Amino acid sequence: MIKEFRTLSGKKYPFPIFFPDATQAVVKTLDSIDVANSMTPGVLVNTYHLFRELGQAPIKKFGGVRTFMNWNGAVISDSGGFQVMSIIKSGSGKGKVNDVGITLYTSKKKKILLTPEKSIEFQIKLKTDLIVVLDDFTPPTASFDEAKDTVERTLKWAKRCRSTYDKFYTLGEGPYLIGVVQGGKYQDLRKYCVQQLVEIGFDGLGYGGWPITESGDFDYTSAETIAACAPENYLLYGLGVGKPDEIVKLYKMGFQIFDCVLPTRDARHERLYVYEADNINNINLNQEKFYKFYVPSKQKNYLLDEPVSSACDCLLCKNYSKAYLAHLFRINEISAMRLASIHNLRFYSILMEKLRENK
RNA sequence: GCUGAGGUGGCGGAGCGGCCAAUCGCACCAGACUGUAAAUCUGGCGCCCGGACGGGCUACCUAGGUUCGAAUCCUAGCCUCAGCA
Repeated sequence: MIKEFRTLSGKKYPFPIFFPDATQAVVKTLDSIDVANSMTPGVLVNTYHLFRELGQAPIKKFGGVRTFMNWNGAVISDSGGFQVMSIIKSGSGKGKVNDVGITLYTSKKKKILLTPEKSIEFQIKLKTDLIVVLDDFTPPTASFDEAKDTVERTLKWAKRCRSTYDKFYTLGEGPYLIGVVQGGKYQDLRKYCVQQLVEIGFDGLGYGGWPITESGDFDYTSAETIAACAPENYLLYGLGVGKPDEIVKLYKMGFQIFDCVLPTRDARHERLYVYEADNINNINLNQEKFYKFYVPSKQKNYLLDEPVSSACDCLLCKNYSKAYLAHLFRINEISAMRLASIHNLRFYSILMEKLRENK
């Protein structure tokens, strides 16, 4: 059983660990110092976005994304596999997927081809502490046969990813290499995918695909299948997971690594997370509902001279009133989103602390 | 005082005889957001019939009038703004 996350430079962070998404090497509205001050141990960057917007030259010049963004904590990278869904399969953008890789058209004349090999090579150049194989996303509406196709392609690509990784590192000595489990709601496919990935060999497995069922509930069944089938010494990573209560449940199943856009996106959209407790010590994750949402710019908050949460020690809660934050949001001031993002990140870092205390 | 422009729902601002309870924006209310093409998106927003549908009522400065029918046309009044005295 692995107890902590280690970085390439040898730093260690206890599990569970949550990585907010700094997709383009920045957590939106924050800088690296802000993120560090929210007690966030690491961030996630995205291969596709950096490949497209930044390119290789700055990464080479700075010797990796960490030094580029002056971040001292952990960094993990995603492969670009999720963009298969968010851009291509959702129908909102143009691109295609075939055995070669993923092609995304960024304009009428420009396109990007992301292959398993390219994805791994680029992630290795980013010098991130954990890298993820390129995978073929199983759409939530996929039939069994369609889901099986995505699993087979994911496995083929996983094999190529592993081969590419082996050119640079020996497994277990370099950055963590994570295989992604696809298969949608079909548990036999999930199980098969896990077994085949383990056959290839990885440091851990990611819970891939869209984890929300058609009725809007979190798909815990697939998470359980993955956790049950994975070897003891494997890391388990909930890709894009999730809401605080979902993380709590997956952690109990054995998942240790999480990343999600929710805390930062919600902050920008005026949804702040608040523990149902009067101070940090009294936070109880075993409560039925251990947190609630706070929407700052409601008219009823305009005059409130109190912190957003008394169970928080973030920059916002220690220094500013609800009334002031409401004002900042109302005038659409960037500081509002910054303070809210810092607050939500601190909520998540407290969540990790409490989970560690719980076990 | 004269001349010109204008008075529309919380605000700004369309409409200029029926399809108008009235486009749109802001504000307000509610909801969504899960490996970030997301500081975004969706719905509501005169009152009442519990909600939708449907219906009723009161409304476009005030008072009259024309008309089958008026926020829209006419008359008078009140008020605002601009220019000139």
